[in-house]
Amino acid sequence: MNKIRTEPRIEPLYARVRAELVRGLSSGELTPGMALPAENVLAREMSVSVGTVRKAVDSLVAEGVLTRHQGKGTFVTEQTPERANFHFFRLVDSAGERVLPETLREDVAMRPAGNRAARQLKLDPGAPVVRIERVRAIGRRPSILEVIDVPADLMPGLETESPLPNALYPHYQADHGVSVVSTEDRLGAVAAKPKPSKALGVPEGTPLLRAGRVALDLTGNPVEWRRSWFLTVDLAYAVTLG
Amino acid sequence: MNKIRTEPRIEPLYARVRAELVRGLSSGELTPGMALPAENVLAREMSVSVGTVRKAVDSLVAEGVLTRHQGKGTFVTEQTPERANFHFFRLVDSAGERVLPETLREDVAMRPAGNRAARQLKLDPGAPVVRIERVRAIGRRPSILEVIDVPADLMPGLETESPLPNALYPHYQADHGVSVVSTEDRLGAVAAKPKPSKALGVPEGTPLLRAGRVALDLTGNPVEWRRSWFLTVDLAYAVTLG
DNA sequence: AAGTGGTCTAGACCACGGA
DNA sequence: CCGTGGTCTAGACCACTTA
Repeated sequence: MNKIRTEPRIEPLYARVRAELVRGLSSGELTPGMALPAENVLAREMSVSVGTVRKAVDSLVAEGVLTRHQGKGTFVTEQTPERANFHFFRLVDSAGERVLPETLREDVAMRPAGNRAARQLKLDPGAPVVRIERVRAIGRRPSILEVIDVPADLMPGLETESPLPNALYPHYQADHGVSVVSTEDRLGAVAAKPKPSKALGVPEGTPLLRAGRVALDLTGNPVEWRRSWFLTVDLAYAVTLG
Repeated sequence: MNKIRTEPRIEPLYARVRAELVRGLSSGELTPGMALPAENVLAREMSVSVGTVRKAVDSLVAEGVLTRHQGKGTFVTEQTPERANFHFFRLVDSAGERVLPETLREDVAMRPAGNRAARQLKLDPGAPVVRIERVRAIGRRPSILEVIDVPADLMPGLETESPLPNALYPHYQADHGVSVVSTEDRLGAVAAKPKPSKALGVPEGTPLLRAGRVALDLTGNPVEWRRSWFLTVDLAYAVTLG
């Protein structure tokens, strides 16, 4: 079979199929929740075998961008609050059970990006960002302070959308077509400064878990810079490495 | 092709191939660094097609247990200090560069498992464990206190092997045939109590990043319970979710 | 029954590494 | 040169969903 060579390939065929799918995903042709064409249809359209399509789809399924349902089809993964919370915010209580924070206070405003924000978000210093500050609670106890910067150009109108839903990533996706697919965190312990101390209602100097996070979309583009302070009293940040 | 059905399958064939490989890995037939039989050989031996073998091998490669080298073969992944440090201990400095801690002080002794250790390691309370206490430094500054419990039965003689090498997981594998393939961490911030305070040379109450970790082998069996206290001054714990 | 993804096969050729 | 993994094909049947 396939004894005819057309031209030497540099890049595997499935990579080209994958790139084509990624193109559709970032261009908005394929929107969250939508079913992809059947694998044999894609194969015919792109003049490749089904196995090659499967390999391309496999890689996107592994990254969580697509979801297969046997007998039904392959769908663009929808960022549900459940998925966002369990995948990107793995907070557990002392018994190891996952917990969901809820927002207590929120402040949203437009401002120019600071130097650090600009570097993390790959923006020019002074470019407009939307800053979201939230205090979140586990049970009734204020436990998390979040300061979030988002490029204003990426999500126009975000600054007018307060109050924002509890889980931001599904909102980014549903209302602005921005899908977070990976995050990079840096964790450390700090003594509470005045602002986190007031926000969480604990004495200054209280040890807090501090996280700096950059969230990336499918193309590796930074879409959010977030600094969080966690009061890890009846709360822990869970990480699995494999 | 393959029009003859022998008997209904419940479990996919590649899962049986994978299970067979896992058996070889945990039984010691396949040891770290060793080359597997070629894929077509495995396929013939197990009376399956090469594609099926590939699918089984793929999954173990994805888990980091096997490593492919085109033109050379497939090998059982060797836990090098580099790999262990970069994969399971992602510590970075303020510039984001990875850093390697070195051991300053070490204490190794046999003792009965406490209740928490027994639960985490799935042992009977009082079963013998080897406890390793280490103070580790970044640069010249004492930055990490580690208290590690390992089931004594799993690694006989470990208590006599002090001083232990800097990276423990390669040692577990090379000298005791125990391969760590995944870890589960719980992170929080605490105020330094007397012991960590003395070990790290900081005042009591200094905020420390505290990590509790269980390390698991290929079969999900716990092989180590570790509590660490990090002085995150010029040090951060990096996490990538995707 | 028709359509989807899931598994499996047999065999081709390509790219790399080492004798 | 040969053996290894890497890519790709064409087509079969299975398992699940929906109508």
